[in-house]
Amino acid sequence: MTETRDLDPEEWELWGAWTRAQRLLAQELDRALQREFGISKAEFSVLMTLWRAAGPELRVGELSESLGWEKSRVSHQLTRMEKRGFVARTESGAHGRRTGIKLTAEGRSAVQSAIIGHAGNIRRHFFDTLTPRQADAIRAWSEQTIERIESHGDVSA
Amino acid sequence: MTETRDLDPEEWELWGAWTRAQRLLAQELDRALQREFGISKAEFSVLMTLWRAAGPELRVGELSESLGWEKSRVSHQLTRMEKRGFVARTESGAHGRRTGIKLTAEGRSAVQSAIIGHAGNIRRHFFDTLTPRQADAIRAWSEQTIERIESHGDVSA
DNA sequence: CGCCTAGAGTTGATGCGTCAACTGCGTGAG
DNA sequence: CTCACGCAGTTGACGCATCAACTCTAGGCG
Repeated sequence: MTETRDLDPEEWELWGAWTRAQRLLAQELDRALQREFGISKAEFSVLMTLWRAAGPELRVGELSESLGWEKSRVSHQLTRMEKRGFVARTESGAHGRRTGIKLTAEGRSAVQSAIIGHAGNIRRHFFDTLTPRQADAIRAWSEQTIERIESHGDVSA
Repeated sequence: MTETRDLDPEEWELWGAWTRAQRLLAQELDRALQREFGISKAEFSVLMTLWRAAGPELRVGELSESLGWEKSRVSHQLTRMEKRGFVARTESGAHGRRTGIKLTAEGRSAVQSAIIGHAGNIRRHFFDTLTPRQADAIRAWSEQTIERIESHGDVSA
């Protein structure tokens, strides 16, 4: 059902460089976020999503959908963030079911201070280093890849 | 010391698509490796490095260097893999100091069976989806990025 | 010799991420 | 009504990844 030969050394090298570059960049951004604002990338993503959301609160499923994360990952993340005081699970279900997720004041202030700084880091480490052609290639590749994997079998969302 | 404005929505979108695509691809490959050969990407990397290495065994520092991983990460990974029987820490130091890392027979057979399959997955999910221009752009970007981050302050290796 | 320091490697704590198993509510078939 | 099933969310176990603190050995120097 698939190619049965090894990659060329040149291909392994490109593959290695690509994955290494990604990892270095992600690491760099994550460390900067941690150092400058005391939050992790995962926390930032959640805060940002709640911040940008239309309504005052979201359900786990909506967060999961919009982040593209598995529900269980979201749930674990929320548990950690609830402990840190960034979000609250609110009672919005029929009985005492805690199904709504809201930013706390602390959460709001954390995103607000982090967002500009983080955007700047992304700009410096990513956008500023890209030629327009590279940007186009990356955009095209990303879209292809998302399309190909997401709409093809296991959705995981 | 940095830009002080937010990213454009369009930029956030590209950033989001790119990180999502990376994650989906990595996840897909990792799952395939797990499903088809019962090993993780991290295990594969270590096995592969030992397999391709010149000598019969490596030191932790050499593994760390060649994988681009922190020593402590390598050490933890080796502990898990030793438990699984893929590698052995051998006595090569002065006294009974266990400083050499070797593949076991089981480790060798695991890489051998995984390597072709994994290469095929990478081909199908990555190389086959790339136009030559995209491949060039990705190569260039990866090299720039590695160069820029690695030789600029914190080496982390 | 006895101590000090530097480097290699390990360990523990903790956060991230996935999988599988579970809970609990709602709904439709009988 | 009640049972079965499904869907939303949670939990526990475990592997991956990083940081800080530790151990051990070797080598230098009084």
